[in-house]
Amino acid sequence: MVRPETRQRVQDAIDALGYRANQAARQMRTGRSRLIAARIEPAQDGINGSILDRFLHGLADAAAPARYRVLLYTAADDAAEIATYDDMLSAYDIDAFVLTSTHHADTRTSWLAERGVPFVTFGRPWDALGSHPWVDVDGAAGTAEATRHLLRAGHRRIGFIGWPAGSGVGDDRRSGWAAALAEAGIDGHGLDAVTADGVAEGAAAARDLLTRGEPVTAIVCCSDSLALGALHATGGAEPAMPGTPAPGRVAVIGFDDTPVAQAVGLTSIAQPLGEAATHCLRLLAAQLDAPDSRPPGDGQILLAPALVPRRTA
Amino acid sequence: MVRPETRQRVQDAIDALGYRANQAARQMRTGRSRLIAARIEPAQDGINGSILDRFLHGLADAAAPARYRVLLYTAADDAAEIATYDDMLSAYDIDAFVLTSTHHADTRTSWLAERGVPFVTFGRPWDALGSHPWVDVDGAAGTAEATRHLLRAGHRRIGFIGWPAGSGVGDDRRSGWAAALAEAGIDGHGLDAVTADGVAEGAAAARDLLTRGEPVTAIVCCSDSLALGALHATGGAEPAMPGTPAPGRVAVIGFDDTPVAQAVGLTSIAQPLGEAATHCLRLLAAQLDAPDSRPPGDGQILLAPALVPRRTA
DNA sequence: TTGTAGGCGTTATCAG
DNA sequence: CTGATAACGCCTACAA
Repeated sequence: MVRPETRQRVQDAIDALGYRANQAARQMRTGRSRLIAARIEPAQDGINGSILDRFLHGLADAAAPARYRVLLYTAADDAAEIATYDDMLSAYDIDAFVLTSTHHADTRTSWLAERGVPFVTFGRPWDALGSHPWVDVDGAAGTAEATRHLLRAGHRRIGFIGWPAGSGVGDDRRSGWAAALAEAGIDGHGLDAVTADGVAEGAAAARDLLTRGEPVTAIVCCSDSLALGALHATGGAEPAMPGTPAPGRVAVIGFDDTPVAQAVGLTSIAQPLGEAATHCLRLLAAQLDAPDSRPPGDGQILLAPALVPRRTA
Repeated sequence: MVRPETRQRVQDAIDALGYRANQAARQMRTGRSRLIAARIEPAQDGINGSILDRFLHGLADAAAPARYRVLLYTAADDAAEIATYDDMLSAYDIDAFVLTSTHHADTRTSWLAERGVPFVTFGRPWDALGSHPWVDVDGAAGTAEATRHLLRAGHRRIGFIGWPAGSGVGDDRRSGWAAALAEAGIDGHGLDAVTADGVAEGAAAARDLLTRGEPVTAIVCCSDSLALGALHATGGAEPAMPGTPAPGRVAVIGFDDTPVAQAVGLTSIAQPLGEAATHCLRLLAAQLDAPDSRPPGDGQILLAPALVPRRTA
């Protein structure tokens, strides 16, 4: 609401002097910091730990053009994380939080919601899907695609190695496998094994699947760790080079498309992590820039993963 | 400088009201933000990309107890990174920067030094070692240890696959191998190959080393990517399981101890990244909390990596 | 030992 | 359309 000429004159002065608005002063006046907080996992469990890192990269990339910045924090458990929210909120006026690794009975979301703090979760709120904006990857679609890929290759007895029931993510991934089998008129009963995550655990579970009455000819796994173990147990493990013919007698598909999968030639399901991060930031920006408007697409975004076929399936 | 009784009364009030000092106001008054900026790499190159992530984890962990927080930024190149410094400095009053991936003719350090901005580098300033506080891992010590490990196992013709000269890190790692060979009275001439980083590149280089007049019986590599390639080229690549006997006819040792090395059973050299991060933060805190004191240990810290023996050597 | 005034750089409000 | 003024919360200095 100012004459264009004046506007230009001011802009020139800004450029000439190299003026930059001071965030601290602005923040004190407006109460907004243009800071978004995200958690970085304390330690790495090697094979699987890198997923959240890649998501974080995406977040930082997406934040920059929107002129937001990402502030890191760590927390050992949900209680500590909530304490950290409290701290960051009162000390830094964090504009919003990005939560990861949602799970059943997640106390973090309700804490934030009660206080009216904007946030998005990367991961569905497994207990109450409509309660807040979230972005997630459709694990069931991924395992279903993997299973159909194996069906097309002629497999009928397709096993599944997953995590104990109740984990949200794990149950979701299992359901895709089960659905694809049902689609093909196959009874999946007795074709699956449950175990904690890990390479050795995957190997043990695979050996179990192979020594049952009718052994499986292919296995879909909940993670690349499990798949790597399965690969070894089925004798299908081998080097890394692209172009090498498929070796194993049992097809194996992992989940997450980690560097290890690439290195070993393991067929795996890749999550669109960068895309997920972009959506998270978009939802947040919508919330922050227009406080009382519905987020676009209702704020619930489910992304499809992609099968990356390699030597093992 | 106040009666203990009064002090207590104030403390009680603080607790009762849940009062927290507002950083924005404090920052405006004092000019310090308790924010430390660190760069997160834009994209991942899979096998090797995770090193800086692990460092970042360490940094976030170390920052928390010192009541600093880590602010992320991304930048495509040095020029963009400097522009980002400028921006963050004037808008957020960043207290200090942690730079990674130092290289020859690094313009970032001089820019910051000229402006009196506190910073540490993770990575030596290859051109002028005494110029500012830094923390680094002694790559030469790592490759020397790896080479000695192979010598002890009876190897004499120990090859090296490294990167083109001029990269600081690469030259350093090569020098350790050369020194260990010289120590044992072996001439390393003709036992090394130079190539860009990558699995395929490593395989090609290894094939080269194996088809020379007197082929090598062991290879030390500049990275796990190269080592993985070498492993395949020498026929030594195989699954992942611990406890499997060593298979290859040529011993191979990688660098960085990435998840891929763990998965494949590749012997590798591990950098103490958490320790490095802790030191970085300590140096920074010393600089920030006592502006004109020499940093402890002169502010130049060289950490020793550790060989992690696995099946391939 | 305790209370009070001023200013850090913005933005919002209100009178010209 | 423009210029002046107050207030955000903290810290420092100075007065009581």
